[in-house]
Amino acid sequence: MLLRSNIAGMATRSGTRVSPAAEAWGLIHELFMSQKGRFVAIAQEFDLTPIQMGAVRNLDPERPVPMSELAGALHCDASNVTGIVDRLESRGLVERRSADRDRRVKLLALTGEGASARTALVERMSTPPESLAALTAADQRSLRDVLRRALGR
Amino acid sequence: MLLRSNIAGMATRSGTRVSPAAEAWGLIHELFMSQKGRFVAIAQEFDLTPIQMGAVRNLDPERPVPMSELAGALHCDASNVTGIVDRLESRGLVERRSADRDRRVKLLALTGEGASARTALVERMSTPPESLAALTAADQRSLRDVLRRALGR
DNA sequence: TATTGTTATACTCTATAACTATA
DNA sequence: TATAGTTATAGAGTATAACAATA
Repeated sequence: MLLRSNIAGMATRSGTRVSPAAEAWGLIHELFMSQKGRFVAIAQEFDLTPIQMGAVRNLDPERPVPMSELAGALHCDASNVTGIVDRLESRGLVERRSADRDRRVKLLALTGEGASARTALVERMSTPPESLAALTAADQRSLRDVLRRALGR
Repeated sequence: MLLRSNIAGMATRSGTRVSPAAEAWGLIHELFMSQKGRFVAIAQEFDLTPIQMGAVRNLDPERPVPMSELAGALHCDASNVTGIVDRLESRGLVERRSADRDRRVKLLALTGEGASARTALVERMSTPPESLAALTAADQRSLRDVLRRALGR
């Protein structure tokens, strides 16, 4: 079987059929990876590492979150979250509180400064890549609508 | 201004207009992040770290690639590539060769084993998320076509 | 006994700066 | 002088296992 590969590394079988969903997924992968450098740069603007940026982004400004839940959101072991949160806490972006009903659990809350940083961060990241912004208005709406359906919105 | 945030952390202005491209980008972000755990698991199947998986994926089975080019593809400093390639080379997946015309340059080539691993890896990663696979055939084609246009295919 | 989070350990990734060998 | 890659360094992320406090 002849295999070629595009820059995202997704397989395309020359002369064979690839499901539209698989091809779309490859293109999404490529699009997303093309923005990795931009995300790293945004993290640096806020003096955060990428994983710290992910932590701030995943904390809820209105509802304190258990350490374990953040570990799940970051797809990393709970033991890592201790250190990540230590560094954010020492910078005054996050606070640890003990949960009332189960004192084993520690809840993470954004400080005022942390919440401000999060808002600015989320705003900066929400700018779409040039390749999407350059689509026609009709294509942009079509893309949005299909993705809404995929994600059940 | 009222701000709410979805799980991907993208800003949505309640009662205000968000450009379709920006909303689509937020949904793509969310979709991609939802697959991070799966990608980490695939890397573990191959006994690779995520960055090592990225390196294998980005090496060209047919054309040896300079270290500097891999550094660019991985969005990391050239000094890191030395260690990453060291570990792949010690596992017999990659070979370093000196370039003929400029002996400062080192070219990276996949070994036979490395090329096999890459093929299997790319195949495993190309499976689309369930949320895309569950779309209607028409939606899948529509998504693919818009993304092709975005990326100039 | 089981669970949450921490600590200890070992390894990997990361950027910066200094170094080497080429050019 | 300039460039490609390496090495040295220091810090951060990572998983595993052992541990403390709490349930």
